[in-house]
Amino acid sequence: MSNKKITNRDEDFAKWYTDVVNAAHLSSYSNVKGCIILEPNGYAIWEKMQQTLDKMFKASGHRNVAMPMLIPENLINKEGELIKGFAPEVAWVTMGGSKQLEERMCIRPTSETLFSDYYSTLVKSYRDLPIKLNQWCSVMRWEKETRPFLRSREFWWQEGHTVHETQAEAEKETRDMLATYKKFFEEYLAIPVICGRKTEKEKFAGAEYSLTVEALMYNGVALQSGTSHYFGQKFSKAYDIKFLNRNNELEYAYQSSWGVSSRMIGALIMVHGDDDGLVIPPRIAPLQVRIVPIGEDEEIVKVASSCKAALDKAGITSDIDLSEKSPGFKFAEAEVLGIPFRIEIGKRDLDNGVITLARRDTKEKYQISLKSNIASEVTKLMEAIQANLYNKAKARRDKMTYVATNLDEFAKIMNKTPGFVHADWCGDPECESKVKEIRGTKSRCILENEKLITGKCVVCGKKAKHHVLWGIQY
RNA sequence: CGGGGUGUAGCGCAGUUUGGUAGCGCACACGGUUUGGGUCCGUGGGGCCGGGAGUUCGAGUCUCUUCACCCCGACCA
Repeated sequence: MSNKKITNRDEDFAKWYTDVVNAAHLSSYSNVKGCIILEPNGYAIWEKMQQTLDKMFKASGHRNVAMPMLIPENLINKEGELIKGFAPEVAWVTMGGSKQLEERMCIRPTSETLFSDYYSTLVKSYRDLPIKLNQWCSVMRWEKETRPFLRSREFWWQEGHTVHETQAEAEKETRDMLATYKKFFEEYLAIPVICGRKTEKEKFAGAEYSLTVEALMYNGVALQSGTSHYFGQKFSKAYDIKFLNRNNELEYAYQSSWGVSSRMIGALIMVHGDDDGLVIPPRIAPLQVRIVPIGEDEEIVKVASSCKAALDKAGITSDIDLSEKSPGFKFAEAEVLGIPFRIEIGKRDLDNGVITLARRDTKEKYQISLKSNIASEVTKLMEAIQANLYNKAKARRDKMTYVATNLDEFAKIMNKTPGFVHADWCGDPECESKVKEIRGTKSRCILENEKLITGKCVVCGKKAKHHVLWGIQY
């Protein structure tokens, strides 16, 4: 078809990805180097993600705040490891109007410093704790190579920052929020994830340890999709967050932080999308149903409106495509946009007393009687779509998950069809680097609750400490 | 930051070898036609050929320079 805009997914995955982003109008390149325009279609998905997560955060006692976008240099320098980790990729503001600033300020790459500084003024007693705040904002990291949603200089995210009285409580928060992410990915985005702990090499700069949710994309490349960090007292010591504990002793507080970003949109595309475009799981779709009238008969339009009314009443979001395009064009467009569900209404349907339902994931069409409860039929099918997308993604991930017991095996897997590889590791960063020589494969996470496979490091053969999940990453 | 590539209409491209005043497809506008998988026909609008400097009577085309983007490495979330 001359109109076909999307590259075949199996032919050139990278090109397919950008084709989908463009065809579905999710984002557009801007004239600001490395920064994208999050277009209305992309923003709508982001808003739906925000709304869903925000509800979950609030249900677990978090409140939202807004912090400044600029961080004075001396403030960000207080925690040495953090600034060391981020220094190569921060943007600096040096002028205020036409005047040189006495102290330059960076555009936030993350806000641990601002939160911690704020907390130091807030926390006096154990009675003030815990404090559980979250911020929805954009941050800036001066990336050299950028890709829409996966890596851009400015991106949108949420960052939760909490302060606790005890280590146990802060660690529980770290784990609870990871579990929240897992739930969100699996139940809403229909993306199966694996939870684990980052190695020393891969952890967040400044954290005691970092937990992560890792997803596998269609092409076998892994995507770090969300992280939750335990800080211990690192930041409280750097920023002087002290409180009187229950024994009336001055103690440094315990902290956590956690975040997910607009990168999730990239995951959505690369897990569910197909050769016809985007596929959005119903529970996260800003628009769940598109009604396509075929022809302009008064009767057809009337039935379309009453369908929409029935869906509205059931809380299902829908619209009616009244544009002057041909039906085929409208079908194709609804598919490119990833709308989970389509209702087609034409003369042929009405003559038979039915309407046609078409699902995006399998392309199956169903005819249901005009007299039936349309909203409940649609609901039933949407649940099926949601479940099918998850199951398909999980089956594919499982199929692309391997076990390696030595380096040759490891290389063979990664050079053929990459994916997740389970392999034991001794804990030596040298061995971790050795693995990286295989197509840049990195440790994704340490699987803390998994037994060792062979008990021997996949690289050096010495006694293994950890069962690790490995993969090529975005 | 290293290696390679590409910049021509909103998008995708041809034209560059051999210098002669810019074209195709899609998209867009208008008229008609059509409506169950990207309808068809006609008409039309839109370009300082990425920027700058040079060679030339004349530059999209040649030379120099600069910028941007893409791919592969390196680095990173």
